[in-house]
Amino acid sequence: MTPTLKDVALRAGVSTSAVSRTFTDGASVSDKMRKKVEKAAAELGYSPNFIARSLTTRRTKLIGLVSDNFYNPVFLEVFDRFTRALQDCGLRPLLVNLSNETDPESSVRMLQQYSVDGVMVASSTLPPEFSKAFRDKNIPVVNTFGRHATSPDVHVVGINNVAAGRMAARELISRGYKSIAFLGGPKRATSTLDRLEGFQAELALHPDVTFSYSFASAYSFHAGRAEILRLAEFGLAEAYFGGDDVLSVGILSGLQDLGKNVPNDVGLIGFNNMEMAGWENIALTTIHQPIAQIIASSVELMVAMLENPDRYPEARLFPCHVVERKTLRPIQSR
Amino acid sequence: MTPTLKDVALRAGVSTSAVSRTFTDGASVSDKMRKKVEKAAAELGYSPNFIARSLTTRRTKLIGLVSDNFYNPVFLEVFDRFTRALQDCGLRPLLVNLSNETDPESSVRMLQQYSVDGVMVASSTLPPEFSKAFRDKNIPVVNTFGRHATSPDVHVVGINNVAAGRMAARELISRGYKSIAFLGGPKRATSTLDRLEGFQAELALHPDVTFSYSFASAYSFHAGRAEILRLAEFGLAEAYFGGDDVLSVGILSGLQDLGKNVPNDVGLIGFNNMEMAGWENIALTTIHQPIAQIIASSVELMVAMLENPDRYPEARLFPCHVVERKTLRPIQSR
DNA sequence: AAACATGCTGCAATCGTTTGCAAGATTTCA
DNA sequence: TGAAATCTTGCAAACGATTGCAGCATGTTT
Repeated sequence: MTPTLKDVALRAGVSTSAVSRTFTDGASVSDKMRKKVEKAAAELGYSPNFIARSLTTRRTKLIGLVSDNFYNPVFLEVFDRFTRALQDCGLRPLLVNLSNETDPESSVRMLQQYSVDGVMVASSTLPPEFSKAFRDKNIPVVNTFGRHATSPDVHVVGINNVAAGRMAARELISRGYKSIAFLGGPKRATSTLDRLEGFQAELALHPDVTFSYSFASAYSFHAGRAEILRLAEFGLAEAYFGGDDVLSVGILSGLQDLGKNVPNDVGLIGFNNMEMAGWENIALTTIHQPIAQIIASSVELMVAMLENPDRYPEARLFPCHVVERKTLRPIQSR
Repeated sequence: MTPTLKDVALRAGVSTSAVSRTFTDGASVSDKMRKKVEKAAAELGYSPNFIARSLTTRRTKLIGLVSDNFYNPVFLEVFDRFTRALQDCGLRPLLVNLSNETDPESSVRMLQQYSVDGVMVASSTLPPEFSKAFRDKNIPVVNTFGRHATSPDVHVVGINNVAAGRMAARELISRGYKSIAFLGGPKRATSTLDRLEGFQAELALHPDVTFSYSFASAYSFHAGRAEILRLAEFGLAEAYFGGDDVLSVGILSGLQDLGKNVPNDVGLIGFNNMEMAGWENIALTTIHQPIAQIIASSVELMVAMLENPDRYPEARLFPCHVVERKTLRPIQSR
């Protein structure tokens, strides 16, 4: 059906090697030959079959892109940037949805069966062992949004969640709130735990502020809303650090229904700076996670590893910063 | 590095064919042989290489998933459902981001070079010619969210946008609004044009209501907000049909800033029923597009085509329905 | 003009599988 | 028990490309 190398060779009256060489750059072919082959190829509408080529070159240019988080708005940006960046390097993302029921084990085998050149694990909730499984099979892997501390044998690029937690605490304190709480995502997420650790550590430096914490059942609007409503029955804190932005918008919504004035009765700071946080009718003050840099760096690291698979594992951490909107009262000059 | 068929054959002391056959279902192998091979395979940690296999079977089980819309919240659901559904059929999505600059032409060649078994075009804005390009190369294609009228030679599954427009108009009229406007997405999107057509046609049946329309510069929050603010300088209509939900939330935000009471001063109905429309602090009345069904049907159609590529093209259209929230006043009993 | 380096080209083996064919092994049935 | 039917198995040729090697033209140097 579609023309092959042989067809082109036949029509151009040359060997298949000659055709192959005009389509692989860096190969030595004379101008005359190249012209002849290109003409025949154009007439036939030929272009090389990557799959067949990969058999000998041992490079498919396929990159597994696995994620277990398809419902957080920031992942729109994540997918967009990943696919663009990969495409720009001539790589192609093979998307894997690691939802609840699909077992990780089978994903790594599948990716291996497709001979992917590497895999990007985009998740802050997948355990480090998952990424390691690739490493063990000699497949280059980078864990984007991963936790850096526990997995020294795999590349991770993301943020320092402990530092981010401290940043949130410092921010809340600077606004003069005296009773401060952490309302995190599900307890099993290491990102949540790390942020809590930093948050708590910073707060410990201020004996005059009281601290409490709880966890929502998921990183979702309704989980956040339900949790703040539940908390209200026992009395609210003066300010909250929400586990992420969608959780925080849920908290915000609950607070509004409770008749609270945000930020004067209750302050709120989110995390991620998803697009909707900037919508004027939400206006959530939040901590920005530099997604663009994280992803650019991730694929940069990946291409580096494709050239040198034995690269010593490193952690690339980017600083966050708070973006001020309307859910925190002004800084208090003491 | 990773074991091959030959390694297994050697270790089991049988021919490569035998090994191959125990890994392709429907092939004839004795129990004894199967046992022997499976043992050797397990010891070596062997699993067949899909890429090499595809060379002879002519099936990669790779499906191109191309989209040009990575920033609309409904696409979170779209990607999740597509990847899940494809995975469940043993197919693997090769994601293609057709953003502004990347030219469509090269995408179809690339997908062809990877020998994809089929392509799903998930977009309401890509021109029908794009999908046709695959058809022309004998690659099965289904255009999800496509327009059905103009492309009879390609499978499309989605909704009837003209009917959806009528539905919006009927809804607004039933609430007693007398001055009604359409505030669409960018004019070049056929989905917008179709909805406008239906909307306008239905309104034409009611000479007592006045009609006007305009277009935002994009399907985005800020475009919607900017447009309603601009419109306000000339006087607003009583009710608006927003091009989609994120546009509508922008309109809603603008209306709130203008001091308008929604739904009493101004009514608003959106389109899509994205997740955020249901958030209590937004509560946008909108028209639900049955994404789950559309996608399930799309991949169902795709697998049918993989079995019979000459399937006669069809359009699969699903009905929408309005989901009532808080941006439209109650039905007026006249 | 001889000697040598350099650039192109084709042959044939290879990458990891599948599969048609024929032969050998086993079962079925009378 | 023997012939016919049915299963299994291995051989070898694909699938669509790349690439080391050797040979043949060139071009350069002396």
